[in-house]
Amino acid sequence: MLNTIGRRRTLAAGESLIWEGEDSVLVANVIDGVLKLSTGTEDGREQIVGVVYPSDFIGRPFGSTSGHGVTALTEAKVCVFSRRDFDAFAREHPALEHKLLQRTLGELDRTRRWMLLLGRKSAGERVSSFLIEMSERLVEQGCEGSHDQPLKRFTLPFSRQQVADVLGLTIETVSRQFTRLKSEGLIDLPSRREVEIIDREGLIAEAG
Amino acid sequence: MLNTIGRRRTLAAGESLIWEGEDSVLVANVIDGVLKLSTGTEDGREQIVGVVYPSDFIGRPFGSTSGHGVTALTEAKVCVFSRRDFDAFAREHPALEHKLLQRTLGELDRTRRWMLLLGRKSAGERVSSFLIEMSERLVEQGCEGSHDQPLKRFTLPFSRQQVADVLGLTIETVSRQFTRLKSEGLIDLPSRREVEIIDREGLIAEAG
DNA sequence: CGATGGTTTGAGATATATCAAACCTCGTGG
DNA sequence: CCACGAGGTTTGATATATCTCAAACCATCG
Repeated sequence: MLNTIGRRRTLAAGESLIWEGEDSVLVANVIDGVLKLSTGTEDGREQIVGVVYPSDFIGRPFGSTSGHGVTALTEAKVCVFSRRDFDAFAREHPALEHKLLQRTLGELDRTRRWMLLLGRKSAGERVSSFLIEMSERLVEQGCEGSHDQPLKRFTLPFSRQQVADVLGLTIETVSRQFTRLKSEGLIDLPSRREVEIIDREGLIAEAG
Repeated sequence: MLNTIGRRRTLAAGESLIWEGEDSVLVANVIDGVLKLSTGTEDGREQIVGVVYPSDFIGRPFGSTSGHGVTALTEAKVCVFSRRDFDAFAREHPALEHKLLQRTLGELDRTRRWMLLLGRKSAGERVSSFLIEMSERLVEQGCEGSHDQPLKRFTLPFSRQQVADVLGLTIETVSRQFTRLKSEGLIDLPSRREVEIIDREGLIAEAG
């Protein structure tokens, strides 16, 4: 079993599992929590290039170095494998590779959709798109009863700065868009990290 | 052999092979030429989300619809497979899936690097990064003699508008950056589509 | 309560977009 | 051979969204 070569590990919020540029020595599966994948320029600008949730795969199997760091946004539990062990195991288990391929293809699709946002959308469209996506991806996988309904209300696993780093904006611009969307009655902000979507249709329209 | 289910096809420059949003009925391998992958918003803004070269894979195997269109930039030759046939074939040939997985992982890495450019880089940095990347990827795969040296001089497979659509800029901004880089002696522009890199070091420095 | 870190708000600067015109390049047909 | 036209490109002037810098604000925790 794959479990025999894996090792569970808990990460505190803010703790990194993999650093940008280091050679890929481990891969992992997310059990619980939310993690970010991020790169940056030499002069300190940062861009979050992906966000992973429970059941998602982390790391770069089959050679090469990791082009982005992986850091926990919330407390997180992961199942870690040495890359060498994992590679060997995967090669002998086509079903695993098939599943990994499917996930990777899906992730590539999602990433490409995000490029449209980064390249062509306005700040208002970006923030609205972001909130819609969050409401869809933060659904608890645990209880199968709630059948993938997007959430009306949720807690962001991001600080404002991190939202800015996802969207390629500054923290001030993000903040202003949040308050604008609130003042226009599309959302409510009960606290810093909580969001309630009041008018989903309207928000989708704003998302462009 | 895979060839028995594939069919060769030639595309004229500008011709599309797959349209955004249609369900994925075919996949293909690029034999020759350069193709773009692109998405757009309803109101006509476009973003090129990927560029593929000979030996690259096109399309979305294993279900789902295609999130982006695929269009030839130059005259192109591809080897097309019906997705159903390909899926079935792939499932029975783990080596093929393994190779496809490797390519997909590589493509995901590249795409994420591009997100940093779209989210955080200035116009000058974007254009410089673009020229460096082009000089590296346009190396002819044919002759193994020229061992992956980046090109000093090459012909862009893009119009200025398409460069803008890759970089998330307007055509005017792209044009101004080209002329600036030329006037600063980093590049030369012998003709509309041709670029010569005069000062590669300097250009890399500009790329951020 | 006062410090601390994150967030919001404000005023102003600036990079890039927008709108518009001039400019090439190249193929066509007189 | 030259005039013409059409597409793409460059250049110019101006507008504007977003960034930058700075201050006020607010929760949280000792």
